Amino acid sequence: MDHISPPKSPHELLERTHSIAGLTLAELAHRQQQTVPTNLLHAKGWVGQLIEQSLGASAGSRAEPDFVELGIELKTIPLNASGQPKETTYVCTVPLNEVATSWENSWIRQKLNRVLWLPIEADPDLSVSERRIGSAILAELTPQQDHLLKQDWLEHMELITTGRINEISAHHGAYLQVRPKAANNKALRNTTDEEGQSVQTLPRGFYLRTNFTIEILKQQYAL
DNA sequence: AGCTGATCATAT
DNA sequence: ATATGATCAGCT
Repeated sequence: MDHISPPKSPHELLERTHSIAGLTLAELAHRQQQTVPTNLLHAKGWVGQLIEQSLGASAGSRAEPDFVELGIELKTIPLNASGQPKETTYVCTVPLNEVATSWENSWIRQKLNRVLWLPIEADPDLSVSERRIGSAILAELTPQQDHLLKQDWLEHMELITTGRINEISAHHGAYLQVRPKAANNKALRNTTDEEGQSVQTLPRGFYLRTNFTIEILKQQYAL
């Protein structure tokens, strides 16, 4: 894989996004000396990682923003044939064994505060190779978005910190969901139940519903 | 057709 | 082992 130094400023980062906008994944993969998988079944994170490399993201799989020095997180948005988000967006792991923190100090808010969103064609009728990269959107959380996400987060954390995480389903949360995030449903982690006993539960992640990412796209384009 | 629960690969 | 990058695929 090619190593590119991290961008030194948001401006430089945006210039790099301009240089890849409109390329097909095959074209970008060739630049990065990568081979394109025939499908994403066994390469679910391939597109995101290709983009990370191309833009000089440095955090690897560490729990840090992708562009550490700039405090910017990178998220691809897979688009269906209508140009709408096809999937929810994974944000970060749900903390199962941490002392309660505020929304303002939470890891999820730090990540979402400044995000470089990069729409990518993902219509299943297009081969992975021919899918095109869109125009990036560098967005800060608006006060309204911050408030809405905080409400969801508070509801989730109330159940999580009182040992009732198993009562949470993906139906909860208007914009922010809690869903399984694991190798499979046998991969369990320790946590504490309502009576304070140590029990095992499925690891979970925070995900943004598509109704949130639709709004991000609307800020940029008139959908 | 959309959504929820399950799953796959890789880095550290 | 647990974080990251996500999409898959069966159910409603």
